[in-house]
Amino acid sequence: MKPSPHTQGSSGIGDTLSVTGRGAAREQVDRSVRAALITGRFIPGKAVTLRGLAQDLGVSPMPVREVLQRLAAENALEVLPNGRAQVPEMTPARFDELLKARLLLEPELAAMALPHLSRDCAKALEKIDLEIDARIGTGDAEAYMELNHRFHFNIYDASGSRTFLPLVKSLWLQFAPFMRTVYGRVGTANLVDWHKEAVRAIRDQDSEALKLAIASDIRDGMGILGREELPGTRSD
Amino acid sequence: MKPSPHTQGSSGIGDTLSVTGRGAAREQVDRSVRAALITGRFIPGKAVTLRGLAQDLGVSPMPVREVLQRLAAENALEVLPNGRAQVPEMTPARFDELLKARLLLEPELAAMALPHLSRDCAKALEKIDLEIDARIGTGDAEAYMELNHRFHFNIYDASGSRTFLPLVKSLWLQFAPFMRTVYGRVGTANLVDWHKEAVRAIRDQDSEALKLAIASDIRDGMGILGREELPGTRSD
DNA sequence: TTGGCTATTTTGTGATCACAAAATAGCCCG
DNA sequence: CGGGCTATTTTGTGATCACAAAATAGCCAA
Repeated sequence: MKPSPHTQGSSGIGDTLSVTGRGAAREQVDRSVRAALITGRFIPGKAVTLRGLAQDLGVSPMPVREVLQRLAAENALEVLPNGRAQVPEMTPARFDELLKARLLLEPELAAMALPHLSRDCAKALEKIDLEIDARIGTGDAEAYMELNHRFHFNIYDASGSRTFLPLVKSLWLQFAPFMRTVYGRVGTANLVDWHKEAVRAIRDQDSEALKLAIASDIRDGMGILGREELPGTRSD
Repeated sequence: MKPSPHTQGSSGIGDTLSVTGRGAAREQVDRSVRAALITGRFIPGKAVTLRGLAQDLGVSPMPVREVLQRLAAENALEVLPNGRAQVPEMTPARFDELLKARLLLEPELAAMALPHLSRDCAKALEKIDLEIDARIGTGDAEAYMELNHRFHFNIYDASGSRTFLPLVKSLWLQFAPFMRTVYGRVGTANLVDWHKEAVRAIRDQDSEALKLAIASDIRDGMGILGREELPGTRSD
C-alpha cells in the first residue's frame, strides 16, 4: 500500500478480532475507529479513506461507510465537499466552545451518576487513578488518554443517561484527537489531581463537591494546553 | 405496498426533488427524513424500513442506509438489536433529561448568536412569530412545530457554532417527534409569548434577557405537555 | 530545473446481489 | 373458533460492480 501524502496511511488500527453475528463487522469497525480517535491515532487534516480502512480491518468498504457516517454525525469527523472524511483541525473558537460545552454538561452528568456510584465503584476509580499516577511523567500520552477516558466514563456510564451521555461522548470524540497532538509536546505532568477529589466526593455522595471536582479537572486538563498550541488569542 | 402492522407505511415523506450532483441522493434523503422527524410524521415505536423509505424517495436503499446511521448516531432514531430502526418512545426520565439539556445549552447558544443578530434578523423573527400567532388556535400542530423550529434556529444558526449547534439540533430531533403526539391532543394555545420578549432582547442586544426568554420559552413549551401525557411521576 | 498539462490511479457514490435472520401470513389441528 | 406450528415474505447486512469526480503521478516543453 502506497498512501498518498494527503491520506491517512495504515496506522495500526486493525485488530484481527472476528466475531460472527448480526452487525458484527460494523461493530468491529466502530470500536476500532472510535478507539483510534480517542487515543488520537488519526492525524487531523489528513483524509481517512474508505477502502484503506476497510482493508486494514479486513472487511468490505460497506460497514466502514456506515461507521464513517455515524462519526460524521457526531462531529468526530468532517466530510469535505468532495466526500473525503477527516478529523477536523482545531481552531481557537472551536476549542473554547468545546471547553464551555464540557463545563456545562459533564459536571451535571456526573451528578446524575452519583446515586448509582457504589463504594466499589469508587474503589475501581481509585485504582484507575493510581495507574494514571504511575504512567504520568513517562510521557506515554496514549496510555494517559486511555486511562483518563476510562476514569471519566466509569463515572458517566453509571448515569444510565440516554441524552447527556451521547452528547458528552460526542464532545470527547471531538477534542481527544487534538489533545494527543499537544500532550505529546507538553507532557502530562503537573496536573493537579482532581481525580482524587472526585473519588472522595463519590464516597461522601457529595453532589456539589463532585461537580466542582469534575469542572476543575476539565479546566486544568484543557487549560494546560490550547493556550500555547493554538494560533491566535482567546478572550477570557 | 402492504405495510405490516409493525412497520411505518409510506406516509407522504417523498418529495420528487431530483438535483443531480455529488451526494445528491443522500442529501435529499437526509432532508426529507429530518423534516419528517421535526414535524413528527414518524410514529414512535413503529419501525422505519430501509427499502420502504428508499422506494418512497425513489432511490436505492444505499443512501438511506447512510442517513439512518447518521440519525441513529444523533439519537433521533434507535436501532434495535435486530437492526430495525425506529423513533424511540418517550419516557419520563428521558423527557426530563431532554428538558434539562435544552435549558443548559440553548440559552447559551442564543447568547453566542446575539452579536451576529442584526436588526434585520429581528424583523425576520418578528415576522415568523406573527405567523405563529396566526396559526395558533387553529390546531394545526404541524405548522406550529415548523414555525417554532424556524424561529429558534433562525437565532441559533446565526451563532456559526460548530459544537453547540449540532448538540442542540440533536436534542430537537429527539423531542420533536414526541411533541407532535401531544400537541395534537393538548393544542398549542395558552403559550405565553416569550418569542416577543426574545425579539426585544435581540433588538437591545441584551444577552441576559435573551437567555431568560429562551429558557422560559423552553420551560413553557415543554411544561404544558409531558406532565399529563407521560406515565409515572417526575420529581422536581 | 520548473511550470503546466495530460494520463493514470484512487476514491466516494449509488445500485444490485446473495444470504441469513426476523417478521408475517397461512395453515392445520385441537 | 382459537392457538401453535410451519412456510413464505420481508428485512438488514455485507460484498461487489459501474461510474464519475477527484487526486496523484508522469511527462513534456520552455
